[in-house]
Amino acid sequence: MQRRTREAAVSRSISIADIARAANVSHSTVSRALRDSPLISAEVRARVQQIASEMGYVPNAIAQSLKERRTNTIGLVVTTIADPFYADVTKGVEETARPAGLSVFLSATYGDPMQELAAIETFRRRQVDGIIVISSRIEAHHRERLRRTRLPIVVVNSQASTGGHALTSVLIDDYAGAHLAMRHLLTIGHRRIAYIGVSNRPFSNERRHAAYIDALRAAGITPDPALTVVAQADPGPEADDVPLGAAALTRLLPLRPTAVFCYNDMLAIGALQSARAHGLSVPKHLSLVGFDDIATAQYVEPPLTTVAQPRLELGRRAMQMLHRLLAGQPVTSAVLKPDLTLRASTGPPDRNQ
Amino acid sequence: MQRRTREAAVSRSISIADIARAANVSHSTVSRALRDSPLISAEVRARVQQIASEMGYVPNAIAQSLKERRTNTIGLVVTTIADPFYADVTKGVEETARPAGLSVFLSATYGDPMQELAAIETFRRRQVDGIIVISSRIEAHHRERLRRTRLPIVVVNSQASTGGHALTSVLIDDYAGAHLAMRHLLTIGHRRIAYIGVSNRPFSNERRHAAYIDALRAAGITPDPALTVVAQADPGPEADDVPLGAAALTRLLPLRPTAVFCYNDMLAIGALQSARAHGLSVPKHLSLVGFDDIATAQYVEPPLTTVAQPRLELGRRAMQMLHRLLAGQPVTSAVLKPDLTLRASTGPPDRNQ
DNA sequence: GCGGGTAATGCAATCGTGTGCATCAATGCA
DNA sequence: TGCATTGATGCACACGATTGCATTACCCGC
Repeated sequence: MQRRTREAAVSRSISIADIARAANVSHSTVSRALRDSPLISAEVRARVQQIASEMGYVPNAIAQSLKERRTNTIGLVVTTIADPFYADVTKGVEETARPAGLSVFLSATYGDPMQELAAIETFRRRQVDGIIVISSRIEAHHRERLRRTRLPIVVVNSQASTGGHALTSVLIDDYAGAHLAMRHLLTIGHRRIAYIGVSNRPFSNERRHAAYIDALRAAGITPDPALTVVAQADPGPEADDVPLGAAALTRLLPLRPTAVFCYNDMLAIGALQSARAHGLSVPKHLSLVGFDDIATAQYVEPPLTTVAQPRLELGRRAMQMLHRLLAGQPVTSAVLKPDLTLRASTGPPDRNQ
Repeated sequence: MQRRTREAAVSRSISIADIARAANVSHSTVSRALRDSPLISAEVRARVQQIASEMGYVPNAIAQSLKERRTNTIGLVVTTIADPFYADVTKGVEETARPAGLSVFLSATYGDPMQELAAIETFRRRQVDGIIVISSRIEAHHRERLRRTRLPIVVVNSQASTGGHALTSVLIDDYAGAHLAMRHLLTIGHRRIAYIGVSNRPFSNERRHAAYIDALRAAGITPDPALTVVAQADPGPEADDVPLGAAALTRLLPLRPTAVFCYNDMLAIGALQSARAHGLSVPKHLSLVGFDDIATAQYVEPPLTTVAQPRLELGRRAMQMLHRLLAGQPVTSAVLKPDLTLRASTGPPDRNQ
């Protein structure tokens, strides 16, 4: 195949060498001219830039990365992009990365720790400068392996049972958020409050449940273990919490709670459907509080009172922290405070019950 | 700074040269051994692979890409990842790309054609093998520029007023979907049907509206132009169609339609809220049909009858088509058929009206 | 007129892999 | 024993860009 060498391959995109030939200078001069090096005379610089533009030159970021040993690229690992929560965090990451000249690799893992490690391995091969992992399921022993890779990593809302230690992390304050929800329910008069949790996000579930227990105790109420239902979710997709919430509420109804605090909005929406199916009116017969404040929460009937997570902010902060790590600056983990969004799914308990 | 050169820099990750030194062979031998070349003797191959594994070798994909002139990387351009529609298509793309060894760059453009072109330019610099653009806003004259880059591009649901010509595309059949919705409304007895459209997705809006008009005419009904309201949306975010839908319905109510076909579910949800605010019961006083079948559609009250787009399938197909383009195989554009999902927001018109 | 300084450019190495070609040793065959 | 063949390995270049250092030409001052 002599053709390949003679005819400059199949028409590959032009390089500084091509420009150098056209301008009758060395490729070093072209490189310097394009980078506005003061070493190059004004005329030559202008001429080279002119020619480069005419030839439609596009710098090859791969070659630059190889030389600079920096790709200006980060990897983002999410459970699934189809979940609006992760989508919003992803948006926060992406919109912060882009202006900084960083491109984002996206990889989904569907809650499987092995796939998560595989995704990180792929990113490492691709020489990303850093990695952000949302709701990591990687446990402590693998953590150690990660730290040894020396790749800057920021974890968001880690779900490892050990919490976000050892790695830089940005977390939502699950305990404080749950406390807000419970204080609200207690303040408007509820005393028989149930909790619907979920099994496949162990860390934040534990924190929210702990706040639930503590808030009850602080109000002088002895928690009834029967009022806590932790839905057994598949370790995988976590696609649909709604039916889990519906089933959980069905189990709870015979115990006559006047309010339910749900681990998240999807469970709350499921509970809402179940309540309606059982002929109960929300909030008249039953108050419901969710967690996350996903967009759907405001569109269901009645609109959901919920603990709002600053999802975009989680993503932005994670990206900012990673950016500082890349610059070699010191970074401390952050904990963000959630807010309570009051809507129409909560009200005083029914006096006639 | 002699240290840098003497002490092998700051501890950079190990390369085939390091393995070569440890195994007392040349780096070519290492390269061949790791790639299972038949040129290498069995013992040497085993020894090299053993040492590589012990030293924790990770191949440098950047260097490979430079050499192979192929990055096994694609760029995905979306309007905004926070919209569940784009998130689902993205999921389809990602889950199809990963098993094929392709990594996905993600970039959001917020509906700005200039940002879209900038994103594509960045991807070109990064030498992606191909690009998928969802709901492109790039018009014909820029299209031509794109085609000349010779970069394989697949567009999904292009919104250019000229349609998806000239580039490989996968489109939803907007006309057929809208026709399904209209046939349903006409069949159950509606004759005074309104249309709520949107201005910033001109192509699909035009197709859906055309089907609306044609279906009316086919039923012997002369379309009343006053019953068509096209909400003027910002060219930018397209974040919230809900208030647009609410406002549009408020304008339509004095004209007494018995049913409204909405360009998408978000507009329909806004219309639903507005109807409720005006004391109208859905579907008793007003039937509503949306388009997309986003997750929220099934959780509002009443659940929304809507035209379901195969969102994941759109993403998967786009990725499969790009894959074939990369392999140099011939590819023809595809048009996917939507389905009608019947729920509770539609019913026969109110006799007493 | 010559040495020294400065401005502008080219040479060559480098980043980490992949591979055509040359080299070398061992073996087989005459 | 000598030569051809085969198998295994190393050398060197390529991919495209950046950059330290050498080189060249020019100008200035003594």
